[in-house]
Amino acid sequence: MNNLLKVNIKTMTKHSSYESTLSKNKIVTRFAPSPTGFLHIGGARTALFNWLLARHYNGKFLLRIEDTDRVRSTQEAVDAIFNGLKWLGITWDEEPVFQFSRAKHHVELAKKLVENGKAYYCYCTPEELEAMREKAKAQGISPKYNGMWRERDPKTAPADIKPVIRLKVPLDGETTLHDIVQGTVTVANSQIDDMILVRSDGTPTFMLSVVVDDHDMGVTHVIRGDDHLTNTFRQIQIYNAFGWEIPKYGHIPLIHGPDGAKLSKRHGALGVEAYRDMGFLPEAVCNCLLRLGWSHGNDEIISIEQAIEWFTTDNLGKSAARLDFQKMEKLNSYYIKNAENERLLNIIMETNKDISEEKKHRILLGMNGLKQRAKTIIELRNMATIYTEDYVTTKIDEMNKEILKDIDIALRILPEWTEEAIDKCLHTVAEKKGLSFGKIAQPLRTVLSNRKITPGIFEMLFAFGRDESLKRLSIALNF
RNA sequence: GUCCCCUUCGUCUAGUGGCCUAGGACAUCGCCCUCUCACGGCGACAACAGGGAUUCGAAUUCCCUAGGGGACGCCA
Repeated sequence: MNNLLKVNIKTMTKHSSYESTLSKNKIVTRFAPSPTGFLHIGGARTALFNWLLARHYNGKFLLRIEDTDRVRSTQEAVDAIFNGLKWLGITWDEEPVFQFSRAKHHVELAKKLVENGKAYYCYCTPEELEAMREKAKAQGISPKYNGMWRERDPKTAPADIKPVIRLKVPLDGETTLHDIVQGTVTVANSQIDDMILVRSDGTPTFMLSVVVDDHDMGVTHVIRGDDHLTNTFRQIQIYNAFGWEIPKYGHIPLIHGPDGAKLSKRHGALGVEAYRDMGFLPEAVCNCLLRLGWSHGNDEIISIEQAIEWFTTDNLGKSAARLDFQKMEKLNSYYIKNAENERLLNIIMETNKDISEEKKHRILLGMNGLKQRAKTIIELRNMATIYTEDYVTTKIDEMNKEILKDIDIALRILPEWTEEAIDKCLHTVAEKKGLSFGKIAQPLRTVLSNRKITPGIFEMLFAFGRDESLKRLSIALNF
């Protein structure tokens, strides 16, 4: 399959060698969302795959906003898409194309098709079409437009009805798609109806606009969801009508929810910003998405750099996958563990802007211990409150007080305040008292943090610093 | 209803006719490490949807069945 791809690139180069050097040798992919909602996880994966393919082959990754549905398209959604992609680290080349701005051009081309006899005006009303579909279903045949205006003289058209433009799809024969992912798929042309290219209000349909834009943008490879597979057969008819070269298609399976059904809002069809808010790092989301339907042997942890190096369409899977939050959390905890402390601090601070510099510093000093224990940024943030919350002490019994007194003395005269030194010091205290380390660690933990579960006590003492640590000890001893 | 696609441990997957008594990861369970909680280490459990065919040999090729999914808009 990889070879196939390479051969095709060569072929394309041969054909387009007279064209600008820009497009020479280059794969051009695109991501073309409609701005009617957030960038959901499935779309993000589609974007990721197209982006990876372009970056792997040193090609171009373009962004096109399919905003031809004027009612449902919103600026908020456009922003959500841009921001979501940016957050994931998916960068696009060239200015994004807004499809609606090209509508006039799309319609002009459709009219040319009518002139060439490749398309025609249809005067059916939506009601008539509905009746047609009902009838077809009742007869057990494919519910499609019956082509009644295909050869009919437009002069017989009702004057009060504004027509649509429909494509004249071949009535017999078949259309074969050599899909990068699905392999060879063949559909009888009789299954494909004369789709509408231009609506009665004079606006182009998705089907037309996609084809024209992909062609004009020089798109060579389209990776998209499985749900577009049947659309592809229709779009191929449009390419053929124009006489244009058809791009390579790869239809990746859809992502399903934990129950195996279509992904819904309830279980994960959220915007990528929702994953950010749930405390996921973008590289963890990317890694998880990447492994959903793509693999590289037994590799699980794959950096973006490795992904770019390894990504080809060879290893794309054909079956639908479910989103596994636990696996995503595991991946996330890995990336948190390996993230820079300063970066983690900055992420935590995004929602805690009023924290003092001193406390921030404490968090930073304690970050190594904190990040070891967090599966999400939210957990990390919660754990970090150990270093920011106001100190509260509780009563301790006399036996533990004795232990803490010795600790206090030992720490007070400790020459250097490092985790190693503290470690040694506390172990010495335990030895002298003939106690297991746990016996001294637990009361100390309580006194320092008033919690049962914390990072290691050396880390905590180090992060709090000598002054604060001793202060807490003395408060507890005098309580 | 019509057309199309998919089917390996609970989940994500490796596997392209012999290397498979099917490998890895997450989850689960056990042990080790250990100052709590985690991390980490070691181990266990666990799958080729079913049936035919081709072949010396099939998870891998072909056919059928079953199950799942998708598409059938003047939405994208």
